Amino acid sequence: MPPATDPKPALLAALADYVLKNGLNSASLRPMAKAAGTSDRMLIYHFGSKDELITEVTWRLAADLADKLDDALPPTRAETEAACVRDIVRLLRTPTFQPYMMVWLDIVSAAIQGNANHSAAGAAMIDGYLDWLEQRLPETTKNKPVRAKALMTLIEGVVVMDAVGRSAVADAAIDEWFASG
Amino acid sequence: MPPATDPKPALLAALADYVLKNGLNSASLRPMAKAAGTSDRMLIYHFGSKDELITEVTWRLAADLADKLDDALPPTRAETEAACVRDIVRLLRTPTFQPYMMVWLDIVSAAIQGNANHSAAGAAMIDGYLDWLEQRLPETTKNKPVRAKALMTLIEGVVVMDAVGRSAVADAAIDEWFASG
DNA sequence: AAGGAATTGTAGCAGTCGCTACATACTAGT
DNA sequence: ACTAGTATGTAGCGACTGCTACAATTCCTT
Repeated sequence: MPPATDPKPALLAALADYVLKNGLNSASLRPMAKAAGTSDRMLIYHFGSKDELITEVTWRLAADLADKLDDALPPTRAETEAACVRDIVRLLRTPTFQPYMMVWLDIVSAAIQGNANHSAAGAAMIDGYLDWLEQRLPETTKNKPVRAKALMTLIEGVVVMDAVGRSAVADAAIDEWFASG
Repeated sequence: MPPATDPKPALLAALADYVLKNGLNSASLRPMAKAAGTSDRMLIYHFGSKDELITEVTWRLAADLADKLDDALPPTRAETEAACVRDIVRLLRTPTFQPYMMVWLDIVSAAIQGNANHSAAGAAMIDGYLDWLEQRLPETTKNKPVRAKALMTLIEGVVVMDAVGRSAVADAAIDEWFASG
């Protein structure tokens, strides 16, 4: 057989879907293969190794998340920074984005354990979100790059609080940071 | 044999040490047993199941971290909130505390995946750190409980940024949040 | 000394892991 | 028709997983 139409895009879509539902770190070849309608044998054949597969899925999910964020929050500038952050946090708590947050924390956790692939992906994702956020800051915001870093770091803290069931702490934090002035 | 002196404390110490070095989610019985100078057989015997063992180790590590934080930053009030946060962040980046941050992110990651034990532990740890932080806020800080939540959420964001190698973003965020007024 | 409970080693089970050897297709180019 | 290269199923390897059955050892109590 000559190279048929590359089956990897379809596989990646199914694999990404599986990872979104089941997490990244605990994903293993046979269940993934089943979910993608193929065999572990073929996954290794197409991706070379589980490591490369996971790396590709990770980047694919990062791209998907970026797309979904763009769709949900088009690049129009918010009225205030508080509204901007609150909109984003509300979005991230949505059933659509919650799985991505799960995978995101998988990546963060793997990164701090020294996984180079996940560390690189995590850093790239942060860089991307910083740009993304910058474009949505209010017109009036001065020094947007720095403000984006400040707000993004706060939002990451909110994600952690949400993860351990302390959304109330996160909400209080947001209220407090945007109180008075 | 009648009940000898309870061997669990010594075991827990060795197990906690192992987890600090190797992470929580990837810990398995046989390597742990070897590190503790015993067998997987005995670990199950003493702890009932791996799940209960991991739960005990988690709480033990949480207590250890609390102790170490107390030692490193005695309950004296800081001059300013900025100094307080900066001291804490500097501390958490220390080789002493980095392993605890690794385990912490393991817990957060497991919590968002629905692990009830880790979710409970994570929530309890947050509650504990909030009290701890509150006692270290400057005398002049009004509404300390709310300020503690605001600062703690920011610090958690810093931990995430550090994990993926974006400490620079975290530093810029801290500078920005404590700039001007 | 005998009995009973606590403790521990040995060995193994049934399952999963990533990955691979082997054989078999299948199809396009010659 | 033949060949070369691509694609795929079957079966299994060796390592690891949490856990357990069984038997032995140890020590206190009676």
